[in-house]
Amino acid sequence: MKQANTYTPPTLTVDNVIFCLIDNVLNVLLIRRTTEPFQGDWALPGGYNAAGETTTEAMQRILQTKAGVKSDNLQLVEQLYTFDTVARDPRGHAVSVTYMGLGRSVQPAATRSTQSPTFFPVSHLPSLAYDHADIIAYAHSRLQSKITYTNAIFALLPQRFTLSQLQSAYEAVFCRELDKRNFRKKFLSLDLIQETDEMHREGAHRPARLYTFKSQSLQALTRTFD
Amino acid sequence: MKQANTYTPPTLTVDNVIFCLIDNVLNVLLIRRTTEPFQGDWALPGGYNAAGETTTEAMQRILQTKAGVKSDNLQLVEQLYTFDTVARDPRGHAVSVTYMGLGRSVQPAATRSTQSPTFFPVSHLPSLAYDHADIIAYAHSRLQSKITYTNAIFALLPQRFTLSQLQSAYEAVFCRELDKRNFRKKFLSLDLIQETDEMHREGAHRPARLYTFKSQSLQALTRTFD
DNA sequence: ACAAAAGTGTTAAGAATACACCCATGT
DNA sequence: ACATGGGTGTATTCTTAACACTTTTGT
Repeated sequence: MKQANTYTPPTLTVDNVIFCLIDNVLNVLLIRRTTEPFQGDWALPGGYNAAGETTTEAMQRILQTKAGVKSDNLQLVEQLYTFDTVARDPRGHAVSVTYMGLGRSVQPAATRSTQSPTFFPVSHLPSLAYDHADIIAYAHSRLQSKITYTNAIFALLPQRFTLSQLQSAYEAVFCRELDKRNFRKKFLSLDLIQETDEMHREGAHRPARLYTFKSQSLQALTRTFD
Repeated sequence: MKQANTYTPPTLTVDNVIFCLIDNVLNVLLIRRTTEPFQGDWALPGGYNAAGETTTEAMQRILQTKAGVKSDNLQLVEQLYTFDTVARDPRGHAVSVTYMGLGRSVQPAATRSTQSPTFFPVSHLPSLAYDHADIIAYAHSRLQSKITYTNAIFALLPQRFTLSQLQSAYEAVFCRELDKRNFRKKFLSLDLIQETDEMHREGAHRPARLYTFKSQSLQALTRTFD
């Protein structure tokens, strides 16, 4: 553990993948880079992590500053992976700790420091700076696993939601369709949600029962979903 | 992304959790610290990661230097998690990227630089430096998941093994017993292993058929195990 | 002959899949 | 009355779980 006095650590950065459902489509938050490298390209909201600041603190600060997103708008945050190939930043070796954040209706607020924060459907991303396309792919795949063995989907849904919304959230993340009757039977049997006595009325059709999650904290499922 | 010229990154370290089965017991590799802090305590083999070196390279260098373990003795290596609480190192903020390595029969070779590399049963660990007990607990839990949805167990077993050895490897990682007939039926149905025409003879009892894994690379299972 | 681990099958309960029609509402 | 999404059940197949005895070997 002796540290030569020549020791120089790499730059440490934090990059954030913020997911959110918009019109039943899975979206990810991007900003437009205002400086080189990759000036003008879209990128994940990320930034430097200085000594004395935890990566979680850096994540919150960066989201607020660059995207105008408050971290209490994220229902679930999870560290993903640390990307560290030497060539990923043309300016020099930068190690990036990545986080995934899930929100219901994240409203990026434009401020003086924000950089055009915009949600893009995961299936139609623009070309991205650095290795951010890889990071998003990794996050998406982690999210798919996460909703199969935990109740993580709660973080993408409003407090009260219909079974159709729930199914459609699963379909948006999985990128495939599910059978309505089997979905309902299985999900109800997992004992994660409760009926409310409210109904959702919208459009010229039968109103839908609203449900809530019994717990808004991450819990493992007794059986894996899907 | 403007970087104030006052930017100082935290120290970056890599810590490694090396698992190995010894007499059907899950063991983890520790070294004895020779310097402060935590001098004399047991710790994971870890060390500094300088700019220009990937964390994987740092892992290999550190394992070789501090524990005399060559990385080709590890059948599977996976990044785990990045631990970054400011207080985890009393000398100052150090962010640690952690790796899990699985080996068959890792023989730590003592060299001038090694620090008493020793395997300890996961269920009987000595008191540990830093937050290394947390890191091992995290790694163990990840390993348990990993063997339920992938063929990762291959990395802990010799090339040829008996079904009893295989079952006992699962039991060692899960810390619980499995039913012999159900285990064999299920595992054989996963189509991961092949009979060889060799038998393992040992002791005063019926010889056991030896099997091999069809693939020595990580693969997802069609159904989750257990 | 005995001790020790290897090997083997059946039954019952639970879970997954496939699949089509009626219901309640707004216009 | 019609268009729209909400809501519901059954039969079949597959998977899991519980459970005990015979086989082959070395001493």
